[in-house]
Amino acid sequence: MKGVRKQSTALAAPDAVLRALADPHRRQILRLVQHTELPAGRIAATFTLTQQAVSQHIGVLKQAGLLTERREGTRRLYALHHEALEPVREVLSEFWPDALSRLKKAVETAHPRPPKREP
Amino acid sequence: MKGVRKQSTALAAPDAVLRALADPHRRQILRLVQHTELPAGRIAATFTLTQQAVSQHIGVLKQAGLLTERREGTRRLYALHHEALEPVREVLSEFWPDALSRLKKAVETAHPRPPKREP
DNA sequence: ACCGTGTACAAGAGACTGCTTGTAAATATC
DNA sequence: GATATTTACAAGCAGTCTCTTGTACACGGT
Repeated sequence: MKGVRKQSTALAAPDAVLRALADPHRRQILRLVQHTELPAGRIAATFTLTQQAVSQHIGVLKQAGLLTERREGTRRLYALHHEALEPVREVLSEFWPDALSRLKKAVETAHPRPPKREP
Repeated sequence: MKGVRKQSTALAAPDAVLRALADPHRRQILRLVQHTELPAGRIAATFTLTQQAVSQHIGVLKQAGLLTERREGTRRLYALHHEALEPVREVLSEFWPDALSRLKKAVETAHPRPPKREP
């Protein structure tokens, strides 16, 4: 068994992540950096907002754990840190009586071992 | 509610749902009505907030489409409308396409449910 | 050292949020 | 009709959010 360790305490509360995502500008930023990392300036250039405003949005996303930052010279390169979306997945699976989450619950309460495996 | 959206544009669907969910009191309300419908008074009775404050939270959730309302005499019965979580699923699958398969993996390994703490 | 570029920090304006108290509307009961 | 119950509406206050302008800091090139 692999020890999968969660450091959820280091991650932001669900509030921070959900609120960070509840803004179209910020979702657009995440869209820009979800596949490539980008310097703040190039992100800001795609908006009609000022550079400072975009920097502040980046700050919110960073604080929610949704962005990783890498410094390269004077530039700061940002990329999506998708694992920070974990609280969103939790909220979704808690409130959506999906087939999948029902299955999960059934497995937890009934069998310690999976009945199926992939061919 | 007092903040009527007069001058700003109406909240887009993902915004309203994500913002509604970004509050612990409101998530608690959803938790209460996710399996049974409840009258507003019984919901309010579980909080230390005033009845009016809870009514306002209910209004936010209702406007986000997360609650259905059914009138029975003087009571109003609320229940979770889980399909309103669709925008959340979209956000999750856009930024973390692997999230659902990870949930499946969690099922297969019989991962125990993490403890949840809310105020 | 100087200057230009890239970026964040600082402070303030205006709108919004979440809460409170006060009140009104709708339904039920007498 | 009168009264109680249940709930939402209204207004106001303090704190927070998003944006702006102005500025400072860090690095790289000349």
